Amino acid sequence: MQDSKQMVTLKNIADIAGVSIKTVSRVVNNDGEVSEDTRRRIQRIIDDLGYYPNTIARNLVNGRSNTVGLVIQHSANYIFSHPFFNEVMRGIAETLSEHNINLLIHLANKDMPYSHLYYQRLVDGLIFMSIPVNDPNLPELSENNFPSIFTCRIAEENNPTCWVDSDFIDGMEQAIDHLYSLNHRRMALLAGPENLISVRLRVKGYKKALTEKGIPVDESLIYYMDFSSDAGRNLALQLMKSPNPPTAILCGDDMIAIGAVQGLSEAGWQVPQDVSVIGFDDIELARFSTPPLTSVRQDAFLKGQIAAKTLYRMITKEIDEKPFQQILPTRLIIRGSTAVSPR
Amino acid sequence: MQDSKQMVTLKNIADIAGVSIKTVSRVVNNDGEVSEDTRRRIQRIIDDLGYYPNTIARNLVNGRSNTVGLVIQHSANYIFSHPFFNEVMRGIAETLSEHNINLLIHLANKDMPYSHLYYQRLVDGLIFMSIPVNDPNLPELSENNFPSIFTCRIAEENNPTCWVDSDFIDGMEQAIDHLYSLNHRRMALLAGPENLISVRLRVKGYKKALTEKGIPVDESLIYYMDFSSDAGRNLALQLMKSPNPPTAILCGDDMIAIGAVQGLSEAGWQVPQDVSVIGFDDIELARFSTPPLTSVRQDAFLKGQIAAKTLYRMITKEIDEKPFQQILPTRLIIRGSTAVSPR
DNA sequence: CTGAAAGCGCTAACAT
DNA sequence: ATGTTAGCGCTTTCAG
Repeated sequence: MQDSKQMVTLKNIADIAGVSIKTVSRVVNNDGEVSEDTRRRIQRIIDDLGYYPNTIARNLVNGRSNTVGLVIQHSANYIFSHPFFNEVMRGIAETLSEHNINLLIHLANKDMPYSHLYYQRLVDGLIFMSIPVNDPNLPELSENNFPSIFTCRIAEENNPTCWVDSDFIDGMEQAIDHLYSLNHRRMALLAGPENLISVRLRVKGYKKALTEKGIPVDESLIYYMDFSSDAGRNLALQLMKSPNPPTAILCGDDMIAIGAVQGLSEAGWQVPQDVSVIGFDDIELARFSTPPLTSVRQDAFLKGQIAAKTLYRMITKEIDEKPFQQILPTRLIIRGSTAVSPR
Repeated sequence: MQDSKQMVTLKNIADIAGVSIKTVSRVVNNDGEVSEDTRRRIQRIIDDLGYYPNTIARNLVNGRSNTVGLVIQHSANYIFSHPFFNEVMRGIAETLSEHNINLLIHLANKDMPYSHLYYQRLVDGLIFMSIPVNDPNLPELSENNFPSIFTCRIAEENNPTCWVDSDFIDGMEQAIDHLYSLNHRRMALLAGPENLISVRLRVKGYKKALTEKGIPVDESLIYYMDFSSDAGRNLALQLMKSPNPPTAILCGDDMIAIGAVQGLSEAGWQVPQDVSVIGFDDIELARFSTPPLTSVRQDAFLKGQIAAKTLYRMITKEIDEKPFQQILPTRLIIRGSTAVSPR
């Protein structure tokens, strides 16, 4: 920085133009009346010298940073590796970019907890992507009335945070409706990590749909596990080796489903002839797996978009109704991994 | 912001403690001698009031922002959707986080060209992820001696920019060695977009390896195209329908390869019995496609790490040898999409 | 229409 | 060991 071309300041321009700083400021910001003559003259000097306002100085005065922070749990490397979250990020990045708001990525860690981002006035608002339930920093946020929004619910019931999230319950019901219409009656669920609200909601939807159809819930068919293909593979095989195997396996995400399909195929089961498998998210990979995966689609990009747009409006005070909470529809995409029940 | 708890400043602390601003500053920054007594007293007030230094003000004085910008071509949505680039981003984000440097994502667009980021002193350095050759803003960077680095080469031959990139030539040679040892003699190349240096290097490696093996280069076997599965599917089929089809198809990335495999399978060709297919990048999807894809692995995470680490050192003046240029090794991962040539 | 002065919160000399 | 002063580059009253 120190080495690069010396910064041009308002004062430089003012001196050369023989006017006051304020007049230059007026033409830069297109604010206040300036005679057409001086405006043109000053604009020329600005162009010649390649003047750009120093945003840092501006921010200091305005008390705003024009930046939004995206907080990601450091431990959650998988966010960057997971196509679903990448789509959310893209939605956020593109939306903010349209408003000329900067996006600051912050991997939460001990040294530098995310609360510093706003105490230090580095950001005007925060988007949270993967924060554990009961994060100790969370209460401060609402107390301080700091603009912030989550791309996932952090509690099952009422709480004052703002969030956008998908309709997991309905998604699960759609999946089960589909399987039911294919005569499946014994359906297992490889749900995902138990400590995620979204996983609990999937389970809730699963139970609700079964109950509505008069199918008793068999807890031994519900498994909690990582969102990983390995876990999917192992548990799918375990299920099929049990005395009374299911005819269909619902999965909490597509990675689990793909692992399950692969494991089953290798062990000699045919998908979907012997077992049907349904994924969740509908990531790109779903289309390309063999057979193409039936999956419940979440609109990840939209989720990011809405989070960013809402936060923007909170920052600019367009809306104030805390808590803003929105549920996005999910939709079953039927492909080749589901078929009529073999039994 | 305006609504949130009023900011606590150095002056507030100083007033309460009955000392000067500078003394408070000393204890905050752990710099200069302060009597143990006053230090403790001041620290208490700091803790009680929840004081945090205003980074913006600090940055204004220091002329540094503690932030690095990551510039992404706006048109290149596919960067966010492409698992390969996401890994690069993760490498960057984690490395900067370790140094407590902020990462600012910037989607380049007309309204706000990336050059503003440094003219406005918003960032201390820039990482470029996907910038077209001949970008008009590029020359300014080197002229101004602004710390910056690319995660890809932007010119085939000598130029003064800093970059980290993979060894595409060697990767291609490994792929061809492998195919050659399986008796393939007629190998096509679905290269990728012609305007990318990395694609040109792949072609170069392809030609070099063939030539070294005494196989004449047949230009009609080289295709340029998008990095997309659809393009892969279409061109693979076109190749196989030609009078003298290849026995193997090399692909510029895994998406092309996966599209090719899928298209071929649907048209009744067996991979690898009838045709071998090799991808490039070795994204996660490669392992999960059917058959598992043989692919040339690039270490995306490492690429991001090195870019970030190097930029950090440039910013802190640890290194000055411009241009820093590093080539990362690639490695062929052999899986099930390659086999002995049918002819 | 234009300008002077004050101050955003902090750091860096240079006192004391 | 502590305080004073002068900015960083900009915006914002308030005056001309």
